Amino acid sequence: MLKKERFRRFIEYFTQHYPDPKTELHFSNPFELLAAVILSAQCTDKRINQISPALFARFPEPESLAAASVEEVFSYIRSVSYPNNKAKHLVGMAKAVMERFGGEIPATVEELQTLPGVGRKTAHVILSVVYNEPTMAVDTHVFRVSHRLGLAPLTATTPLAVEKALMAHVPKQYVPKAHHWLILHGRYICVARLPKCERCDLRDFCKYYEKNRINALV
DNA sequence: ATCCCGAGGG
DNA sequence: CCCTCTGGAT
Repeated sequence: MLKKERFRRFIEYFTQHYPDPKTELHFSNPFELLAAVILSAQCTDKRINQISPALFARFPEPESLAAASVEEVFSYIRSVSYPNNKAKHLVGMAKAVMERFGGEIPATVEELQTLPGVGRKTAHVILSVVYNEPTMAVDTHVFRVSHRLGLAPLTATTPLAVEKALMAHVPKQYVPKAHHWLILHGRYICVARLPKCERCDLRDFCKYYEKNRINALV
């Protein structure tokens, strides 16, 4: 199947079944989303949503978080992965936002990536979710599912290479949606271990299914 | 044992 | 490129 046809099938299927996909992280403003995404690294959204209400109640904006001690922030996030690093990142992010951006979350990839704890993936999530900009954040799900469905070549061995492959073929108006589609599919159907191919409607053109159809049917 | 919407540092 | 961080669910 031609690559163009793969993307067409991918977009057609999800447009029909998930017309308005959204992040599962709970937030009510860009600051909360940024904090939640920083915390979400190597951690489930469900866990982040369990601890974020208390965190956001105590630190409702960058100003209070910037003034907080790393130890106090740690006490709110101790149950997420890498709490030491993330507590430092959150306080450092808030201080940088106060000192360099007047308390407002910046709106460009370059500026976002200067914030502690914010890499390319996190920056793109903010731009995509808050501003609906056509940027493709490549996380573990996007990376894995893109390869399996043949949306990115196996020679794309880095997140940046997968990002470029996707951006080359996903129409701009679908980029923010495609990001969430790949995550939802990766989280619930196309999981890392023993993907649920019997529940996947895209298996007829899936490279992973084609190669592993015996195991996948067990 | 493996994975979860990674980033920073060497 | 590699390694570290290192909680919780399955």
